[in-house]
Amino acid sequence: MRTDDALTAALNPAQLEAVTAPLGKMLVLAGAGSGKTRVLAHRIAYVLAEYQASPYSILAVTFTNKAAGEMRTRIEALLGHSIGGMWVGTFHGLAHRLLRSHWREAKLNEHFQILDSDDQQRLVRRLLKELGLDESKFTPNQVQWYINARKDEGLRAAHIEDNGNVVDRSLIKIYRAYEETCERSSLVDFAELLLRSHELWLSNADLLKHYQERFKHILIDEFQDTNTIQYAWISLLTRNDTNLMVVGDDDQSIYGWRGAKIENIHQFERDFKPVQLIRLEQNYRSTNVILEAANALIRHNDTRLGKNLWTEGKPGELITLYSAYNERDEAHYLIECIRERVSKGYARRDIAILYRSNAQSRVLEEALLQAAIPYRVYGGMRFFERAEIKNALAYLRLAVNHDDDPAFERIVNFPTRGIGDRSLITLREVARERQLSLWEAAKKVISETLLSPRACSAIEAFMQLIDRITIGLYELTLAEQVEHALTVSSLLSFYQQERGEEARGRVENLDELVSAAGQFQVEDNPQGDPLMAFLATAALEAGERQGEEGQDCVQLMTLHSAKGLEFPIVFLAGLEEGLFPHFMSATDPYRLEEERRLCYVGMTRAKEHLCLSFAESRRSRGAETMQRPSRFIQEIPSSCLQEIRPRANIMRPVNQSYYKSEAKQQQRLPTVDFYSNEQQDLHIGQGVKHKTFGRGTILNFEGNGSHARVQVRFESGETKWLVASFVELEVSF
DNA sequence: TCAGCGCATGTTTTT
DNA sequence: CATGCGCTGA
Repeated sequence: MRTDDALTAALNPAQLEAVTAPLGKMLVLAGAGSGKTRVLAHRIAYVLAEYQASPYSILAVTFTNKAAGEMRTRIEALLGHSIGGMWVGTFHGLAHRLLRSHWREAKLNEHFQILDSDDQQRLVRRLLKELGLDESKFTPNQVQWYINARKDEGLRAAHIEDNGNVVDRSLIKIYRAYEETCERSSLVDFAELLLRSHELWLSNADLLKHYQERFKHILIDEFQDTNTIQYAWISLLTRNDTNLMVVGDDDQSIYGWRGAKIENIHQFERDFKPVQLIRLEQNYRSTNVILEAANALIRHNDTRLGKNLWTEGKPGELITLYSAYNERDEAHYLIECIRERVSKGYARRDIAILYRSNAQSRVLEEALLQAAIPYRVYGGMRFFERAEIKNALAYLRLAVNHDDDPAFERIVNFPTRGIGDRSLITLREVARERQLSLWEAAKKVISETLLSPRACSAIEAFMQLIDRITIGLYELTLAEQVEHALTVSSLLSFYQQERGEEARGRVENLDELVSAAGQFQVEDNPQGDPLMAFLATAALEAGERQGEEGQDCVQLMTLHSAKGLEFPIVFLAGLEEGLFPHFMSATDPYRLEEERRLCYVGMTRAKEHLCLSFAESRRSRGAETMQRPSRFIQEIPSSCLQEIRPRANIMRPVNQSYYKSEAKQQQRLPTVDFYSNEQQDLHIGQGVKHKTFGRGTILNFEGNGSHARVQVRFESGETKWLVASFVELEVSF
């Protein structure tokens, strides 16, 4: 019991109740910032100490790799040593691990590969063509979505009825063709990992029993985000005597589009009776103002379990709201705020900029780059998703598993080696007719000379090249293997010959791939093949870059990837109708509520200060569009908000470097050039000091050059227009 | 066979 | 705007 004191001392009563609850089924409804990860980690430590549980008997499941890493770190910190035989990971990661261990029982090839979304889409596109289906009726995207949605529901093509519906019949047909190709190529997509491992247990009672007996303690984070197949997976693994703790928050369910079912929370209470219910409603993260605003926002949702977060913390700063002229103005404003915070002593890593969609990061990045502020973008195009990296990996994949059709397609003629479309069409035909992989089809084409001698020899040369990669593989270290593939495939020299900035970046990325391979550590199965593990990690984690913490960086990410994280300062950018809530979700009330929850998640990431911003005009897909402020802004009580720029005064911030094409007009327009004031370090939102009026904040600018006037709100409450060149304003913070 | 060009189009979030 | 597609000429 000695460990208990250290373990439980810092917990509040509700947390303590959850951590020390008797073994059984437990549902913890935990609001944002209520210490849920903490409870999970402590519970694990408690079970280990109190019940002398073996680490081997513990399974902890999270949704993102980031969350899994966080969980591992916390547990290790509590225990003072490594997590040992514990299984801590994402649903997908754990399912993959199962399939690797039991590939035979799962009816897979020993060298099966993971198909990422991009691979999947290419494959679907190819199948659509082969089946001769009208692409205008079925976009690859829709088909991909359809297949994944069915798999998330646990349904195979054979399980689905078309009910006489022509559209469904076609979709099912594509789904079936897709399944067959994956089977033949020994490929497993993300949803398949779960579905396949579920089936593995269903059809292997002994195996299931083994894992049921092993995992006596199961903990699941973000339970509101589980979908049908994940719920079924957990249900199957859980027995009456399993100690199962699930933690969730219905207000933070943001993965409905991926098949997540909030209802699973209710279903859990029904399916696993008796369930002990514990609520964590005290927030330790955010200031009162932030919490009040977030609570007010989420109250606009009708379908909630209902709860109200509270805090004993200080009221804190008001949430600032900046209405920018356009997206560049927004970016510049954020930069000024960041500079100000950094000068006040905040670390850059304490500051996060969150946005709805990845595309928004670009403008922000450009501005940060120009301002020389180090930053890091999470998500978006990740390292292992870059074309040159995928090409390099495709060579390795094909070397390991010759039947990997997507890899074959990707590199058979890249760099070009005289295998053109006509040859490929023949290869695909032969493959389809004889139910072979492309590789096997290629063998037939050569032995039966189904193509011109020149084409045949080109294909043969390609196959020999792949074989040369394969032969060399086994005596080499992982890094050498990667290097070997790069050289033999002549991919590296191909990119080296290319000129231009972009090509240089590609070569650098390939170098980085080699060093990533050098640093790669096989955590879980040291006896397994490192190359296989490396390829799997590339698909599953796509480059989370956990290691390189070196530089102190401002953090940029989507709202989705911010879930589970917290930052002292949070900027929520692009709060505009159509962008957030996204127009794809705006019409359906159910999806609109999900958008609102997403906003709630974003707001509750902030510990000390939250800054919201939107642009009145935004350039998207080439055209300038007028934007309306997001409805979510109206849903926040105005008492929580401080508007930085009164909406009545809308002016054009003009800066030549940003408006090259408008240079001519610019000279005639009575413009405001507030960026030029940077020499004096003056900008909107800037704190200043005046000899007689005291401290204040700059609200606005007007005019230019020596005629420029500055609007300042002083602490006395007065707002004054001052002529900048006449008065002396001191930068005060 | 393949590079280059013009045209059309779609448009979110992640494992 | 960015990507993919089809067409053309070498």
